[in-house]
Amino acid sequence: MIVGVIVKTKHQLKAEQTIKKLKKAAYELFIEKGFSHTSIDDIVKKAGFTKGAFYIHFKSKEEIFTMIMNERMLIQQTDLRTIEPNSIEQHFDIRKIIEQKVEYMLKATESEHWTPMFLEFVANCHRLPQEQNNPTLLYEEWRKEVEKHLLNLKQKGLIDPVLPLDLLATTIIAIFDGFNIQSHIDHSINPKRQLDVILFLIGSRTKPSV
Amino acid sequence: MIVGVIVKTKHQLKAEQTIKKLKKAAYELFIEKGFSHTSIDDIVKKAGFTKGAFYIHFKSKEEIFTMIMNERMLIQQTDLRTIEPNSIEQHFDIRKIIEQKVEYMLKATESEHWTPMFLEFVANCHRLPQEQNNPTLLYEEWRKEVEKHLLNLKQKGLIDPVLPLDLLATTIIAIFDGFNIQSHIDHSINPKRQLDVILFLIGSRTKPSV
Amino acid sequence: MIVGVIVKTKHQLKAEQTIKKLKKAAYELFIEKGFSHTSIDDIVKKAGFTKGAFYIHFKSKEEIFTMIMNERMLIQQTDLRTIEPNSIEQHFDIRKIIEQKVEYMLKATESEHWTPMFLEFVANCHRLPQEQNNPTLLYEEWRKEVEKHLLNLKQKGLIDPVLPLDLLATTIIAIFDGFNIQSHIDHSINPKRQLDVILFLIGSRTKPSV
Amino acid sequence: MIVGVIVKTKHQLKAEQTIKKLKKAAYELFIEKGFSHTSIDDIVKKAGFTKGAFYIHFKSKEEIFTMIMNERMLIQQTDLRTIEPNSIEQHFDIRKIIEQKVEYMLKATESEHWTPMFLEFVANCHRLPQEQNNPTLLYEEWRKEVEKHLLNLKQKGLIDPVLPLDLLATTIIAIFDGFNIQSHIDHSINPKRQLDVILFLIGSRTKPSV
DNA sequence: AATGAATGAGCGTTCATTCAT
DNA sequence: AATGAATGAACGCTCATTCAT
Repeated sequence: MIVGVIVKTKHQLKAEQTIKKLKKAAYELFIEKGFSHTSIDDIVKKAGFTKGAFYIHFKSKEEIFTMIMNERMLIQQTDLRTIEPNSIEQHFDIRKIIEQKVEYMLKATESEHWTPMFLEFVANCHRLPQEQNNPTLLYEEWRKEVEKHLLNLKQKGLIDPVLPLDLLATTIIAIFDGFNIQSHIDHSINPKRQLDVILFLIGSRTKPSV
Repeated sequence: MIVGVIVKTKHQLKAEQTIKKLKKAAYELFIEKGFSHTSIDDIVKKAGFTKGAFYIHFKSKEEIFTMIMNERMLIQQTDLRTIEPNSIEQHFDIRKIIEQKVEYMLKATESEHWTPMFLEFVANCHRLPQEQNNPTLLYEEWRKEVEKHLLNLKQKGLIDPVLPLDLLATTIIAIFDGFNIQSHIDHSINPKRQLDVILFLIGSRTKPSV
Repeated sequence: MIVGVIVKTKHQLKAEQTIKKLKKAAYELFIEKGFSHTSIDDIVKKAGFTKGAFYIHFKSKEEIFTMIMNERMLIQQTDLRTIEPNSIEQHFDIRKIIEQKVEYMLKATESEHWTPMFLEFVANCHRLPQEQNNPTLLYEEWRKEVEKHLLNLKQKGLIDPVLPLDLLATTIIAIFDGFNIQSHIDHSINPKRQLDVILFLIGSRTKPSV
Repeated sequence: MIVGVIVKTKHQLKAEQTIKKLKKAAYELFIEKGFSHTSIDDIVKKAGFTKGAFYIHFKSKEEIFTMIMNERMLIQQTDLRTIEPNSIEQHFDIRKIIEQKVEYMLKATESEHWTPMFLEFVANCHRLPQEQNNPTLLYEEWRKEVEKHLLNLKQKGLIDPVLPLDLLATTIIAIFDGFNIQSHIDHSINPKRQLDVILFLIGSRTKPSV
């Protein structure tokens, strides 16, 4: 029955809309007040629903947190992948492409005050429900992605790293997270400077800018 | 008047003992369950007191958290400073001294499951009371200390860094924090490998071990 | 949609029932133990609910106190207004109608041990939340009501007051409150005697009864 | 032994000083925050002592409240008694002397924000410890005093009251308390207008001022 | 006489979660 | 799918009072 299907789809669409709105509200509140200082009431009020609606779509406050974080991290990874040299000129400027990627990540992090929420997530992730797509897997994928990328650049002769590529991948991500922590605590720290470190580590022969 | 002094001291001693016990209990619980999942009741029960006693010595849960974290971080900094070459042989083995320092930090971090508590602290530090000795100052001091140390080694001709020393100091700390995050999320990550990265960055000519 | 309306109404009815029960319990406890000696726990236990239910319907203990007091005072004012001469005989017996009004108020005050709660309310009213219908307005209305009533009686030639009517209204209410205080402190004081004072003040020529 | 006596007296003097300071601090805080919102800690901190000192001199918070209130009310009564015609001119101006007495009371009441504390006292007095000098006796004495005074004036032919003197005394005090309540709630009420009412009640032939 | 650490019961309030509607 | 009243356990914190010093 087509009518039935349409009705069902309408319901589904409505549900998806609700889920989306709840996630948006939760994300903004977690950013603003932190996860543990945000209540379900805060979330549903901001999203324009009531508590019951929340529990239809999510098992717990922890679940929506995990979902939001995994999705965001996935988006970041995907976005990062799309930053590719798309013209002949860029092909040979390894510096520029690394810079673009780092700057994308910094923008995503800074502009949304992502750091405290991310740290709260990492601090609690061993207590959070993680049926799938858990942070362990996400980080592993991330590292593999970076490593693959480095291998690609190395094979093209664009970089000449001294350290093993897997260690390099881990280190690059560590530097990124570590600079985030420091610039979150001390606003005088300029996270853009990590670019020079990374370029040095991968053996790009471009001169440091500062 | 001796009598007066003794009375005062006895009260003080008792108070100090209580504060110490409360801090110890709080520290262990923050490690075990995290700050936000630990209640004052948990703390005082573990320490063998009642709630009232807690509020004689601390203004709030946040205050004891800040105090504990600042003290621990200060201790770590002090301990780190004491790891010095104490024989002629070590004098020339820069690798060994860096290794000792990194390993001390790793031990302090791992053996006590420090990372989640530390991340929760950083995630919330902008909402925490920090009259003095706040994390901004602690991190700044830490960076200056590392930078001073690097300068010392450089002047002795033991290291030959390419990057500016202040950036190097920031980076070394970032790598440490970043490896902590990763090995906290993914236990297959071996944080000792950061040693090779650091040695490479500072321009020690010793070969990487792995 | 009838179904929607019914659902909404059922929820509303339940809520109204709960609010009513909570207010009743609170009122009785404030009478019995005083406002500051009554806890939310006392109230909800007496009403047969849990604390959470209380905070769904009231913002704070102060709010329910303010609401209860304002409602009661409003009821008293309304009741008082309904005491009117309803037969030809009463029309000319000004004494009787004043007596009825005073006695209604005395009964409302005495039989419910209203005085201590009322005094606690007045003592704290400058610290209480009073978005609307606050005691200032209630007293003002009350005075105006009494004044209007006196004017009516004067125009009918039933009373012949020497003092200005606004001062008289204020004074009558003051006497009522003042006698309440005294008879609350000293049970040998008979508040009914205020009737003679009032009759004298308004210039009714009936002889005092005592 | 004279020395012993001196030592004892010194202790006593010190104790009296402490009691005085504690009462002063308590009085000011009860005025400022109300009795139930003032803690022993507040009192001893303001007086410059510690909790222990409080419990040496007072049994409970209620006790110091009762003591303070009884003392104040006694002082007011005594002060009131001292306002007497002291020259021939005043002897015949009954209006002036009543005015002085009422104004003294109004000043004592208004200038110290006495009303809320007084009402809180009356509201709770049946729950307060009142070994002696309790408010019942104080009010009774007060009424007798006023009555005696009225009798004196009447015998001198200065006043010509219609109502019985005991009722008049009760009424005058009731008017005073009642005006206090009203002007506490509604600052637009001018308590000085009670003077005209009292003068009218006692049968002074001076014209009302307003 | 005074200190001040400690008690312990209690308080107002919050909140994740449930469920009848 | 969504409502929202209700639960019930906790929570951070206060405070009158006690007592060893």
